[in-house]
Amino acid sequence: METVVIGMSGGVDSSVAAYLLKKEGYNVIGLFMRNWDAALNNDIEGNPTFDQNICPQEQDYNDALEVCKQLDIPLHRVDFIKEYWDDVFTYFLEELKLGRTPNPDLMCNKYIKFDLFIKEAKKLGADYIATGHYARRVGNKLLRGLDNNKDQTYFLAQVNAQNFKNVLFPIGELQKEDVRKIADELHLETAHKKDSTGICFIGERNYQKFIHNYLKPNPGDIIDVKTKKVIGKHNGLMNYTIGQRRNVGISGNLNRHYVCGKNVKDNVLYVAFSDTPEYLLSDECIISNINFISSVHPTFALAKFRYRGEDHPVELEYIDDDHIRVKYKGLAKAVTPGQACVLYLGEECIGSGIIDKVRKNNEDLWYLN
RNA sequence: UGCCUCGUAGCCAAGUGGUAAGGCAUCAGACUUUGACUCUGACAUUCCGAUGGUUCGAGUCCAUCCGAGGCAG
Repeated sequence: METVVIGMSGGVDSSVAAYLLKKEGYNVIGLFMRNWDAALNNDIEGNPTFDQNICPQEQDYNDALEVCKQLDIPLHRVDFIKEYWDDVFTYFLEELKLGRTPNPDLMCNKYIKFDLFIKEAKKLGADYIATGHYARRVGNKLLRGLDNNKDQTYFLAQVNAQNFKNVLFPIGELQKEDVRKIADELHLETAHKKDSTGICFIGERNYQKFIHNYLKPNPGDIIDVKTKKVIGKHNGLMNYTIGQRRNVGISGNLNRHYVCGKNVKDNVLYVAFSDTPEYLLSDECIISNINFISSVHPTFALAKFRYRGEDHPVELEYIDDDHIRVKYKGLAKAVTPGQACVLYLGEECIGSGIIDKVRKNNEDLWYLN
């Protein structure tokens, strides 16, 4: 009998995934990861549950334990707190200091879930590992989850191709509502548990307060990108992302305003009003940290610049080993340095890069770093 | 000092005698394994700078005062 070690998060997706594997006849072993310790990591300001007796992760563990009991599978537990800090969170903070918008969850998958976790699973005798991601493996290909609304390949696109070997995504063929239905029929503890959001393993936070635990705010001017006039004060560039509207803190205007750029050197935040939307648009970007999951390196593909963003038809120009020029003739809104540009060929996720430069009309946007 | 204009919620701003539009911001919720974006809802009913007055009725008219700005000097 083949052994599968499945990452149990304490949510409904991994619960149902574990059940499906069991039903298929695998020897299923659960493995719960703990990667964030609020006290150890000084996660105090903006943490809604810091003072409570039972923290959300402990609750998640208890839920995972209960589900495993219901499914009659063992549950192991492993801590990657130091590794998460070193490989994911440090990267996250360094990117923020550069004025970029990192996506820690891609790094979490790259370094933790699909690396350290695999090594740990092998110690437990795993022939395969599995997770509750909405994604599919067909042959050597990584395909989008069949539920278009829940597809999570975006978060998997920085994982090394070889690390997908022997990986199973049991719920990748299912719709979310079917997953809920299965859990409900089995009376699983997690059947009606709300989907988790927020940074993976850290959870929902007041973002600004959370960041202020680690980075000192450095206030500066907010400038109207069109008139170049100072129209307000920002409280630290790391608190803003491109395309952001809320929590910018300027008022009294006829139109909505959006963050369209920043300059770390001058500590300036640029804002565009909705009557000049062109400042949010670009027609190409340069990506680096290239990771190909597929062996195919096409000239034309689809690109997703943000999780749950739309697919943009793009043309790829391979500059060198680690840089690709991504040209999108249709113009894209709020393409943001630090975010992942994930490439698809139809249903197949072929790889990704991290957005470095954003350009329009063959020039870098002057107001974007 | 004389004349003129203006003073409406955190900000901007409609309203010119009949019982307080709208926008921005903010807050709450939905959506969401990244900070969004988007959507939904709430948001001046002791009140329209203050105090008096005219009127059946005033943010809207009158008087005085306070405050902001402009022109004249």
